[in-house]
Amino acid sequence: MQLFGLADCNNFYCSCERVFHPELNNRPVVVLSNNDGCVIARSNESKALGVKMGTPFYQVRQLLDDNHVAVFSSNYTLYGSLSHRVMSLLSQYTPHLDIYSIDEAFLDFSDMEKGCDLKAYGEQLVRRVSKSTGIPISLGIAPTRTLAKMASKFAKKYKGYHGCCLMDTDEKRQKALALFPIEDVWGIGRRISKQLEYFGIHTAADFAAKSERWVRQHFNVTTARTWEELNGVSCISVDELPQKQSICTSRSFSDQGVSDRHVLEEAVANFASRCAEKLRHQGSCCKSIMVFAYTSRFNERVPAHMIYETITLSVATQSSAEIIHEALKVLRRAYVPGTYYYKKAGVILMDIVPERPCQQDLFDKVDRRKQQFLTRTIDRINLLNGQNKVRLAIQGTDIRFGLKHEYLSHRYTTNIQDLLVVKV
DNA sequence: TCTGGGGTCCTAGGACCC
DNA sequence: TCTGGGGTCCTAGGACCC
Repeated sequence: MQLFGLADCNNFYCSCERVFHPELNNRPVVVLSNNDGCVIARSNESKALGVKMGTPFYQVRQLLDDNHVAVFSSNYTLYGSLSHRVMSLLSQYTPHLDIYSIDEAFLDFSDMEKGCDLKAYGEQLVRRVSKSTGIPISLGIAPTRTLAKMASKFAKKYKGYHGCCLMDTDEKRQKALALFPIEDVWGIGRRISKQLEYFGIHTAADFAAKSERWVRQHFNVTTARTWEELNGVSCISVDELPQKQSICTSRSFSDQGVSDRHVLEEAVANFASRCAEKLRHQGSCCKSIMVFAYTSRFNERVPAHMIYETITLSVATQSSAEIIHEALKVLRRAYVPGTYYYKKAGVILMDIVPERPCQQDLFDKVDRRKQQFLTRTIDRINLLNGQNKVRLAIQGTDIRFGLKHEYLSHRYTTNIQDLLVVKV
């Protein structure tokens, strides 16, 4: 029988912060997005206070203060490192682990030996991860990925499951579907759940009971697949996409934004550089580079402007210098003189192809071997001495478009200076 | 005053081909 | 007056996910 497990870290970013601040257990915690803009993670206590996901920080600041909520800026270095620990533990429990996001992974339990007590096995896994990493997780096990996601939410919600909910019979499935709101189903977002509500569908069971014809008539294939999955037919695969099809690096600028052309160029150079690193990390080259920048969507009092410009190269590249150079060319081409306060900018690499084989251009003027040698050498130096130690001059000596991180915790697991001191 | 970042997939419509 | 049929490819926009 086909069975999937979904392991989900509970309130992941908050839990990461708690690992090194045990005094925060049972106290409300929130983690903010880049620039300390929005609330992007909440502990259960913060959820109980009514703090909503994605709320702008300034709108809840008073509420958080009044309730002595611990506030953190996002510390992705720390979260990435703890995620890696969790994932490597999970991989010991399954022949095949699909990492779905920083805090979630699917486990393949299909060929577990007959007679194996999967519920006990799952509970043991949950205990082990929690004990070894300090991160609490919930595990759902079911015949399809969509149902496994659902089961994991039950595991999270009800203490009686001891962190693991096994949904392996039709009877259990029917019961769960009837209790599960349609808008919480994986793959059903705000828009579609609203349409479903209009048809009188409020729970996953209501939806699953509709005919396939009806679903196909009113919605697209993606929604039809979700319907099948709820009915126990596995048809959504989490493609192992080691090769991303687009790579994006973007940031919002703090305060009123960036209007100085040189600062914008410096920012774009750094985004392009980071994109190129990600590109090489997955062993790819890209043929198209898009640069974008836009003024605030919210502030109607300042003039609005948007830059969206793409360039296509004749030969795919992975060289930082070339990608930065082209990105700046694109930016300069699209730049409009005038005082615009850009609130956000970014670089997107597209048309991504494997680094080998690489289609050459008969009239190519670049010495590709030399370029590759230079790139590799710089990568090696930076690997040993720290990110961006060697970089292009245009990237600047300090990051002038500075991001706000007022409540940043230490990099306890990745920086020797930040190691926790334990008193004796 | 202050509003995140990084992805994927599907579909409709237009351009173009013979 | 009257204007076919069958295809592919690309793009923008919308929906979804964490």
